[in-house]
Amino acid sequence: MSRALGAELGRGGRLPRSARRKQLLAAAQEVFVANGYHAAAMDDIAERAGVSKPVLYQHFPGKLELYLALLDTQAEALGETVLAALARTTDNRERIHGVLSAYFEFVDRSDHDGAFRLIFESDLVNEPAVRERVESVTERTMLAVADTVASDTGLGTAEAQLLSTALTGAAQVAARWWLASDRPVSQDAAIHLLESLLWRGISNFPRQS
Amino acid sequence: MSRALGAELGRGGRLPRSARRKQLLAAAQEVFVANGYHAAAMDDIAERAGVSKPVLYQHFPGKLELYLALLDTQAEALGETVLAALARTTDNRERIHGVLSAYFEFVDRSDHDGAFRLIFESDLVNEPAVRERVESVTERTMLAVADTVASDTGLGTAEAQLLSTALTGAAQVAARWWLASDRPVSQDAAIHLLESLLWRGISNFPRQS
DNA sequence: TCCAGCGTGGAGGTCAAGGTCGGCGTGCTG
DNA sequence: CAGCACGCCGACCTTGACCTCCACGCTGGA
Repeated sequence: MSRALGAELGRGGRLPRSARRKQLLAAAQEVFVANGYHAAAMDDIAERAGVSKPVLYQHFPGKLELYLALLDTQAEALGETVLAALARTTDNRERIHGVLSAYFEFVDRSDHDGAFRLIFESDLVNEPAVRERVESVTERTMLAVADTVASDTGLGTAEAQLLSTALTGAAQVAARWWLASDRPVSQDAAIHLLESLLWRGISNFPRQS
Repeated sequence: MSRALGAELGRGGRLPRSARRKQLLAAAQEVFVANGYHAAAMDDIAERAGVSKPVLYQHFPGKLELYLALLDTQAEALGETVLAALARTTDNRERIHGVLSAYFEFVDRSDHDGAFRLIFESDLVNEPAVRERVESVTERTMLAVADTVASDTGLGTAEAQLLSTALTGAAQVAARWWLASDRPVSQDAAIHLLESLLWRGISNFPRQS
């Protein structure tokens, strides 16, 4: 059961530094996703990669930095995907569709590597560096959505941000539930349903005084 | 700065067993909320309560059980509040209002004791007992909402559950964001805005084939 | 007033996990 | 063919946090 990634290399396989680093990151992500940060042992990660602990520490100064490297990559990926979906069109219904697709595809892709758990189910939110990363990506996407909401509805900043938080929160929670429930409907159907819900909710939002 | 709760008792204050237990639970909740599970030390909890560690272990067999006792109480409270809001009326818009109020008031009350963090920001989700509690309360509320959604829209079970997850997820995420952002609008205004959003989304949801 | 008993407290054991040091195998050079 | 440098592994050390043992002091009755 051990060293699934390093098996084909044998224990003595010599790798270029960058390739070794990527392999260590992949192994670490598997262990962090499966066990969470605290229950993940550096020994497990090293064994999973088919190397020994000292080499791990030759690539990363510590456990936290290793985790942050993964979190940075994945948060960046999610943020870019959502931002791109918003920028791809000016049709707001299409934007909702795109954002929902972004969340679902990120979560679904993560079914292979579980990346979304690093962001949305991290057990290291007390660490300021981690909290800062997670809040950064959620806030960036929320603000982008809030811009659209504000110009679409004429609501004030705080009101638009509240609704944007609700919209993105709905997408995120629903996508995670959908995956955790073993995709009870197809991804297209799920996105379509949520798109109807959210679009009916936000389009022609009642103007306020 | 220490022993804030036990100060008026002095160090040697003798308490009836049930009162001592309640005091220990309150001290533990403060420490768990402030630091998370892992960073919370039993020494801190004991000191916060103005007692010493052995008495803590005379009331609770271990750190996990102490945490679970708090989590059970708070999850039960949240679940009952939401369920009650659903049962209080048959008007679905009123129901949405009630559920939103339930989340906001739970989170807002939690501003004093931070209980919602135990449920929604726990750093112990890997522990099966904790995960089971958290999923239990979210699923109970989701299923209750899904019943209403299903009978209101005629959607299938999976579809209704997906929408219910989105609705409750929106409420939960929005309420937490509202609190974390220092209540940028009044609670009534926030609830009213979200009520409009969700009600427009779910009412007269397009019937499917 | 004296004594017995029990709850309390400080000091310590244990253990797990993050973070390093002496052998070893490999490939190159004189 | 022999010696040497270099990168990797097994074994260990330390820290920190959960969880208990010996002395003290307060309560309540004769």
